[in-house]
Amino acid sequence: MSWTDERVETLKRMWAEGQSASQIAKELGGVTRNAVIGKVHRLGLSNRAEDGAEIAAPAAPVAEARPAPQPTPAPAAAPAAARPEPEPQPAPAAAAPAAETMPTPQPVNFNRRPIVPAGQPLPPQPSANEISPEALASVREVEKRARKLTLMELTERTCKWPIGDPATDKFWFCGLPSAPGKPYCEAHVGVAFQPMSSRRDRRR
DNA sequence: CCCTGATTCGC
DNA sequence: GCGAATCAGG
Repeated sequence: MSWTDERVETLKRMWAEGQSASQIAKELGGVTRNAVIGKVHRLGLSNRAEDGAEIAAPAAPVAEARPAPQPTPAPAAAPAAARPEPEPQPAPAAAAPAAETMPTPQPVNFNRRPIVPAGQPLPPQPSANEISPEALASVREVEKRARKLTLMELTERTCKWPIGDPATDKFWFCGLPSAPGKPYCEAHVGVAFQPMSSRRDRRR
């Protein structure tokens, strides 16, 4: 793989957006994060901040569970204006657990009513509660120890199970070590992937 | 251990 | 110019 104009462009864009070298490398493919970092330096754009026009506000990538880069969904009284910004980012809204390609079977969402992620087509719910009480208890237990990661903090090795209500600040991802090759930790894998009929509902 | 970016230096 | 190896750090 070589640094074609196109690839360099992608590199520049992602770097400007605050993406990490490894993320960029993954996106580009065929290069390591070292290669990316090396290129970044050679291009002389290691200083990510600055640059007259900020693009995506990489400012504080982590450390906070702010689920709301909300594009200001039309406030009732106050009309538009005040923000000519083009809003360049598709905004990885916290409501959309789409860190990578993940057909996330939505969690069962015990105590809370409806989870309505901003305009997200909800994947088919795993025909709800056919989950053993033990499993549920286990999950509740685990969720107390959740690392409470933000979307940006998720990696291939962290559990991507969403916890809480995306519409509030009380929302995060489990973040515990995920089962090898799975998107979730052991406990969440247990409730996410149900064997076709896990409940001996002899009633039929 | 997981992850960051920075630097070096043989190719 | 390139990027693996290495370094330094969270």
